[in-house]
Amino acid sequence: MTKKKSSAEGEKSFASLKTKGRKDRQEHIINAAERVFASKPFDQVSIRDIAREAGISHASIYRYFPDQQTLFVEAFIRGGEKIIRFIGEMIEDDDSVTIEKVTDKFINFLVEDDQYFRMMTHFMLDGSLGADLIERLNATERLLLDQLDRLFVKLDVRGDKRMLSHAFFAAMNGVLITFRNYPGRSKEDVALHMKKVGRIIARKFKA
Amino acid sequence: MTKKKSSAEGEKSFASLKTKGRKDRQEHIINAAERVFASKPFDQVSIRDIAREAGISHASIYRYFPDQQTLFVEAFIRGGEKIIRFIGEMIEDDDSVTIEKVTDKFINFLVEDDQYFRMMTHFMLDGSLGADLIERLNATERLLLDQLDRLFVKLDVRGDKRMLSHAFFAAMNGVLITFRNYPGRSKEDVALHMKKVGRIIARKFKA
DNA sequence: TGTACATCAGTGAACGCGCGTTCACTGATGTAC
DNA sequence: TGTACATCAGTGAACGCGCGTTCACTGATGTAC
Repeated sequence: MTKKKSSAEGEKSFASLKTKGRKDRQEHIINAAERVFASKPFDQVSIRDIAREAGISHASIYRYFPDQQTLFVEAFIRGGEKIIRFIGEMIEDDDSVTIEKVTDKFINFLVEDDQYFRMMTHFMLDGSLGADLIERLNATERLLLDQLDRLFVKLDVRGDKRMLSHAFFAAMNGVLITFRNYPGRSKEDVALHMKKVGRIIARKFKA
Repeated sequence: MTKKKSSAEGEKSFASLKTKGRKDRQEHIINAAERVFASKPFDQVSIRDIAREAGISHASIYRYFPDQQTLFVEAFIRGGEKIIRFIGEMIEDDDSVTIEKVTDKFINFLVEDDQYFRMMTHFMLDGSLGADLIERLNATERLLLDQLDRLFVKLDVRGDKRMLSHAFFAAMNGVLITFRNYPGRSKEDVALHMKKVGRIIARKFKA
């Protein structure tokens, strides 16, 4: 609990951005939001938290985002893009890539930066999103599925590639959510169990 | 929006239970809670809602449950027991049971009575539960896994049965959560897609 | 059978809290002449 | 270069709300003699 100022580390101060564009200041707020989401459960994050982290008044948030939901979705999409880039690079760069490797990395990523997974599941469960926000979220999901398609093509797995991607993505999400609160285990043990179960499923997706 | 009284349908009035045991009145409240959870998203359900549905003052709830969390967990466990009974009977009664059949029924059940799935994922994500409540939830989960173990034994699938159950259960949960908010689809279309993806995974779990 | 007392389910009102959002205002910056 | 004006980011205070929980009280029922 170090008396705010945490925004100073690695992030330019809000005031110094005044001369820069509106987009930059929006980005500054989204970055602050990402940090807050990393620090506490999704439904405990408030506009006031994010404003504090960004070093501005909570009223100012509304100069940049029409409402809370829009800001939250925007922050999540940043995370989604990270995952997509991450998976994409793995598929592209590693010529000996396997489904097991992707599974391991995918689980690792979402266990480490677990706020993205919490946000994702939140939005998947939330029925109150406006159609435009749902569409934004789904566009991101489709990009991820595209990457998985490429993996199945590269590995020459038999069957409808898009359906395989759906099935694989869903199964991985299931592993992540099902063993999250495995009682009495350390974070490391939980990750190990997830990877073990993930690998069992991954192997079934081979050729 | 039919001016409450919904508790009258099929449920004895709270007053008439006065002479019966404390357990019955507790059960009456849990039943009311289940009905409320069926009617709106998990995090919009309040103690006041449940009291209204049960036909009592919200203060009375606290004569039967120490706090909100305990009541919520108790209500969910009722649902979990239903699923377990349902799956268990299917495995026992149907001699030509297959993994695809179980998948279909499992998905059907949780799409129809979707409050149980919402509650389950809520608890899986919620990190603030007390150790005793987590243990209650996990005891229920283990009973479900036991049923799946029996399925894999009956079907003589190769491999560690418990791990197969873990993997299968996780994958099904993943299908349910991933396609929940499939945009622009009717509930029926969503269920169809879930079953299609579910079957793709199920087939991979054969022998 | 009648009376005094104890128990305890049930309750309306109130407490204290934190939230999302709005409002009226300040003051810095940019622009026109 | 100086002056008047327009724009707009930023803000503290306030609004209105619903929540979980507690409290002091009522009144019905059961028990002892």
